[in-house]
Amino acid sequence: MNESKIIDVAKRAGVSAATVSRVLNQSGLVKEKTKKRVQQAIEEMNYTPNAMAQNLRSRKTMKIGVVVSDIEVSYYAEIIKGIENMANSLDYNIIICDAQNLKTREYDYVSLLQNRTVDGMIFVTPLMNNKELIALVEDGYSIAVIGRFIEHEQIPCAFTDNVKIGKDVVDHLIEQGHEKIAFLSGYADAIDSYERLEGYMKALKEAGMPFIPELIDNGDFNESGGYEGFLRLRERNADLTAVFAANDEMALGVYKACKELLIQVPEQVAVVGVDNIRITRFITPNLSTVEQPKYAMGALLTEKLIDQMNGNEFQDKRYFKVESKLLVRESSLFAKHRSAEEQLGPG
Amino acid sequence: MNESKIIDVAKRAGVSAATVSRVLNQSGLVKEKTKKRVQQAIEEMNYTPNAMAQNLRSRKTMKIGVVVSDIEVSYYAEIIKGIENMANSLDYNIIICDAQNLKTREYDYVSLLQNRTVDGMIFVTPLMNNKELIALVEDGYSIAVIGRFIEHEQIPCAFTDNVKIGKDVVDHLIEQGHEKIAFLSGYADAIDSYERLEGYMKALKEAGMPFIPELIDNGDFNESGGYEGFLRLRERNADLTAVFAANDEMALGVYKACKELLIQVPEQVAVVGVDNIRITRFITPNLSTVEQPKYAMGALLTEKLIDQMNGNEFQDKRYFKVESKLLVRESSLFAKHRSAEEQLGPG
DNA sequence: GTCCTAAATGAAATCGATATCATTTTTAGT
DNA sequence: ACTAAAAATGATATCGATTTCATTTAGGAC
Repeated sequence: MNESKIIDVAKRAGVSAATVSRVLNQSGLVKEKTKKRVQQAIEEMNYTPNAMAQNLRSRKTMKIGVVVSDIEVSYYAEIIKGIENMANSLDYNIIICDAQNLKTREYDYVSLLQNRTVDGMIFVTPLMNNKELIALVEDGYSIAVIGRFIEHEQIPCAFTDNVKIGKDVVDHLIEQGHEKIAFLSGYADAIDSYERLEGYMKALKEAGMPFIPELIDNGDFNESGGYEGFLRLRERNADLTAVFAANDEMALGVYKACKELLIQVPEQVAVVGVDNIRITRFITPNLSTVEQPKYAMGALLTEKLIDQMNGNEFQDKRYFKVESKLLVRESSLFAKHRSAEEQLGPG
Repeated sequence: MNESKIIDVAKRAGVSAATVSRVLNQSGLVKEKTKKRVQQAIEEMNYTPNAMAQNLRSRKTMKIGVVVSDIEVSYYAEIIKGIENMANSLDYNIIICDAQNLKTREYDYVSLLQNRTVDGMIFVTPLMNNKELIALVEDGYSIAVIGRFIEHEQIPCAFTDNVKIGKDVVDHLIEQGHEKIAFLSGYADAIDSYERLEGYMKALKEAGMPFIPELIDNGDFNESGGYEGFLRLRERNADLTAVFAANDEMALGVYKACKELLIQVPEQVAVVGVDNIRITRFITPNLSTVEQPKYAMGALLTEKLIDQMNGNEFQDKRYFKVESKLLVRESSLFAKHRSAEEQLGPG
């Protein structure tokens, strides 16, 4: 155990604590000979500075909280990887806050900001709304948001062009000859859902196809929501031939419902999701989906947040619209052609 | 922002900092009237105690580090959920340390123990070996280990009976009529692998079947390791009809290899994994696997670790052999009978 | 050797909360 | 009303590292 403190090291080296600190932090001037002595004492005592004391003194914890709505969803896992790697490389650690799909838990975690356990927080969740997030910065805390655009000068955010995602998916489905295309939104009030719906409508309009409200329903971004949502959609529209789910988790729910109803995917109903979670490449038929640069968003926003925390102005800009890419796989192709890209699993 | 400190609250309430502290912690006696005044001041100033100062003073951080070898693997995600829920309920937060399959990163994270950023650490990884873990406790740190047995009085650990897992799986495969059953181990030196191999051999012996060394190979617990391992096995044993992979990730790699080699699962080669990760229920054919009480292990060990950190003796015992359960699904059943349990995805 | 400046070092305050110990106030008993 | 005991409160040291400011030492010029 590292029980020795700076003063112990100082005594052993025959200097004051201040000098040891100078050696540790390479601040101030220290004679080469003294430095050697101190370094040797540190070595011999196996001394490591106490981070809590440093935190208190510096008023920094070098920790970032990361709030995700469900850590089990691999979509988040990859973002987290991006966050953690960037954070670590800038000497920060991350505290993962798994809200387990409960908004109340997200509120609980905000206390980590308030009691200064973390220097800043990254929100990767559809639960907490914009107003609540803005209230946090107005209160003086540093935060960043991944997955949506948020209108506030001090909040760095990264998000994809959701309208484009909706448009791309529906364009593709129309091209495949579908005429009754359902849209399964996430939370009705989630911006992602709303914008993807916008893209959906835009695609229909450009194709000169009618917008049928009955073809719209919403889930909760989870598998069960997708399952139930599809059952409702199907009940109202026995003739639907394609479903655009606002994320892959819900698409999995659609698969489950189809299996139960003995509906063939994609022969009878085509399915497209969003996020490109890992399962999509393993499930049969492979799920068509939309890839977003998850890792990159995580890394980028972490950098921005740390910039922000250190009081630096945003050098270029504070928000980032990232590129998304439609991945056409088996679930939306009647003829089962496959390119290498769409084979089972990566190497 | 919460900029006010205890002394500011004290001034506003017309008392000393000590009294405010007493109100906050319900320690010591405070007159009801004073208490009200202090509480009002706290309310008005929106005061929250600074956790860093509390940490320094109490020599506790109320944080637990959780080292996992790869956060993206859902096997770990569920354990983490168990850990986090138990930790939160005991007022601890967790710092997730994703080693990203690099042993060096695990070493890096040990510094969080040394610099007292965390009070204790839970290791859920096959990378760090027993000797290294024991060295940590010998150094005075509190740790717990999930996924293996470790012989040290002060290390709580949870693990499954790996011999039984191996036995159960191979018994099942033998019962299905297989005679050339390959075993794809994880890291050759990982205890899990070794014990599962033991179970494998035990099953063969009891069935009066020969042990053929060529049928053993090892991967790295990852998909790619499973893929490559199977290719080697197959090369040596063109007649193998079943593969027991030491975990599901590797089984996924076996699937990939089979797909490429146009080998039918389970008709030509049966596959069984271990862990029951989420994908197993979505992939076709559903993967037979072994369920372990992941969430429960996480929660239990967290409780034990916190006990240990607080200097309490282990009330019952320090190590826990948990029950595992073989889940027979499509990948190891030639005739595709299915029970409800084995259908696609849970509700 | 003396003096002056620059380099090297140390003493002490600080970060913010808490616990100990001392002091003041209240209560109860006579 | 007086005293003893109990209750309430405050002053202060502490946790461990850092930083400012003061002081000492070293180095160079003369």
